[in-house]
Amino acid sequence: MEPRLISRREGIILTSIQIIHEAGFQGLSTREVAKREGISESAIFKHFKSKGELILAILNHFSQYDQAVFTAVKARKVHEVEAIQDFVETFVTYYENYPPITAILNTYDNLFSDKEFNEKVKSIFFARLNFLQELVDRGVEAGLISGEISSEALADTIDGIIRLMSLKWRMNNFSFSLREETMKTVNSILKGFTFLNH
Amino acid sequence: MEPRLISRREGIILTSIQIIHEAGFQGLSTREVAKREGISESAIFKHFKSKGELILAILNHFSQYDQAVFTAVKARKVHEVEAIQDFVETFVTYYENYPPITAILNTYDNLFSDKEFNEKVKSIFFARLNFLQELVDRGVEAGLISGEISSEALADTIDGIIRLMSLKWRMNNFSFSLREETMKTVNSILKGFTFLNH
Amino acid sequence: MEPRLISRREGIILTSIQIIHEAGFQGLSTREVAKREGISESAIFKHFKSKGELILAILNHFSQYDQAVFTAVKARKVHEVEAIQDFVETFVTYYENYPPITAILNTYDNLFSDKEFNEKVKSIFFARLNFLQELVDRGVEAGLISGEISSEALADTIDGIIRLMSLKWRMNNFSFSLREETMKTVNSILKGFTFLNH
Amino acid sequence: MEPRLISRREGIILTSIQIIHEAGFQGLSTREVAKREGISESAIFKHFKSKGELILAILNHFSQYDQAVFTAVKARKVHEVEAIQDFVETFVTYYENYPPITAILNTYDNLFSDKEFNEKVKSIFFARLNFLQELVDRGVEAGLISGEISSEALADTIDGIIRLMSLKWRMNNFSFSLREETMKTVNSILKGFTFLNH
DNA sequence: TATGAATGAGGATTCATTCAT
DNA sequence: AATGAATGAATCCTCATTCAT
Repeated sequence: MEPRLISRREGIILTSIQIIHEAGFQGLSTREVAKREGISESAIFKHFKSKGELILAILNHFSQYDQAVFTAVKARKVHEVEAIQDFVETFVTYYENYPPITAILNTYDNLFSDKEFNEKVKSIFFARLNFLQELVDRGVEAGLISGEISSEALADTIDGIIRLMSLKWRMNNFSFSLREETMKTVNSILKGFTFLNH
Repeated sequence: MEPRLISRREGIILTSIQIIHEAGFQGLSTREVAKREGISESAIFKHFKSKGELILAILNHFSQYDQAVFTAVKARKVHEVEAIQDFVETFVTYYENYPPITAILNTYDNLFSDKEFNEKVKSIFFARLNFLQELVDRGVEAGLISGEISSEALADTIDGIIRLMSLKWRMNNFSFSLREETMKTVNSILKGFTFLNH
Repeated sequence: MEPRLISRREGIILTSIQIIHEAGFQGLSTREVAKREGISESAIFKHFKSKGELILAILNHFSQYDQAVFTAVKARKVHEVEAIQDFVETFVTYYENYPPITAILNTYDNLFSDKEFNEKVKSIFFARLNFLQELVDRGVEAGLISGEISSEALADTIDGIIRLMSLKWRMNNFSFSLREETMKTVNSILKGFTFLNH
Repeated sequence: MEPRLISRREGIILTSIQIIHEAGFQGLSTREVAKREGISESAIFKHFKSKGELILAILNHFSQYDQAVFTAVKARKVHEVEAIQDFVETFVTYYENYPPITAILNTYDNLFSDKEFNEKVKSIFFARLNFLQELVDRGVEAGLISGEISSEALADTIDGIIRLMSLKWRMNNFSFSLREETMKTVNSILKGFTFLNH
């Protein structure tokens, strides 16, 4: 019996993400997960009480580094504009190295309409958005970011770019560098609203 | 027998959009459509060969005005920046007056992973994006928009804002004015990259 | 309005036979008939009370010439062995000129298991068999056919050959001459049990 | 929980044959199978991927002994004419002891028109026919069977008799001895074309 | 942990048929 | 004669889940 590098539970989660990536959220069935994991369907229920719990676990997996990223970005002693760039770059780099995960980012609405995942999705969505806004607010206070645009608007814009770019990336079959293109666009926007010599 | 204002076919499409709006894309079943429309399930198949055809019809409904909007925006004799604003405002006004339709906008990824809808979704997505970019390009040529940002980046940013705002709107239970908030954000961005006295 | 050569009723029957020929008995649906006839499904029910009646009409069409053939074969002033050959040749010539009709011949069992067609199928089946046996009996009486084999056995054998050959013909994609091959086989058998100089 | 004598899979196959026997091929539905087997419809799909696979399994069941019979008939050290009689007797004895199986023999055409079963049916049909012809050929070579009739014709005749008799048996409600009647007819034919003292 | 066998509810779709026009 | 719109029952099949082993 060879030891597994990741636990069965973890394996099921990763397999599920892969399935959503390939076949969409409706393609995720216990049958398909079992087949790909090489276990029986009933085995899945030893690791997750229900499919809903599995989905919740997927969402947790998806957002598992969020708090750490928030903390790290804040901790690094750079000015606020660089912090925003850091934040964006961290995510798109992660996505670029793990394309299937962008399927989750783009399936928010589907999950949102289900009461069971409602809260979770909302909290992930707004945590990121709020953190971004917080960074912008500090930048404004520090006099680095223009007051011409509200912090909410700029945060929405940046988050919108990340989401748009990852959707476009998926639609283009991952044929460009998500990181480079997203950073280029975000930096262009930032340049328009900051007082820095880049 | 009172005459119907809209055809059964149209009714099924609108009902379907309503269901996707409320229950997500996976909530759309012929059974549910039939129940809400007050007809039998088999009746649906007299109007649509298959569920896939119904979904295609939904996508066509969703994008039915796109070409007309593109043409109208171009036709109106305003400068390019106003044209962009027009474009954005047309869509968000439509969305604000018909919230369920935003469910379709946010279900792209789900539809995209199905071969049957693949192309259609892609074409709608890129038609809008390309039109926006075209407007930006003209604005740059006309000397109204700064060359500091690439036309692609600005188009992506604006489309990203529209998409982000409509998702946020959905997550906030439609409790703010989509039109106002989106226009405010888009205008802030435009102000940063145009040479106009607003 | 161009006049039709055959009546709608007749057209529906012929179309149905064609469908059974191509898609098997289970392929026969009112939908398919309507599509091929270029009429609505409901129109079919103006010509036939029910699908069962249509099937009965198909069986009647299939056996419409039987009595006439029996009479004609008897009427012709030839000896009994030639009469048997006549009988067989008449049918296989008809089949060869109208391959789809063999689908009906081969679908007996399917129809037989339905109470509605039970009797009809049985009567067609036994009428042919009994007529053949009658011919054989006469041949024996006339001293043309050997008493070494019972009339029933010879009739069964000949009918068996017709049925086997038409099934084989279908399975071989109608790629040989049903008439020639069947006559050759039947004649070989007859030669073994008759006292004639062929 | 009492142990079952036959597996569920086998049970489903036998039940299916019984249904085809009673209600014809179109009477075979997963619903009816489930009802008779005393299980749920979905349970069927744990044993067979699809209804088509079940039908294929039925055909395999129907022809499961064919190769063994061919081998056994050849192995038995009897002369070729007896081998033919052996062959025929083996099948009709099997049919007589298990009447429902004749429903499958008589449903060839129906199955043949479906691409999925096309080949299987053809291969069963021609394997039997070819084996018979092979036996006849040897009989001719051994000088036991007359060259007056071609081996193909005699094989077709004998197979035709088997098929005709089993259809007649079905139509007569199994009210005569299939084995006896068939053997009588086949033997009569053989007598006409062999040089043996029976 | 795992499985195999099972299930009830629901999935899309096809069926023959009806009825008002 | 014909249609268009509809239907209820049945079609095959998938779903997440349970339970005894």
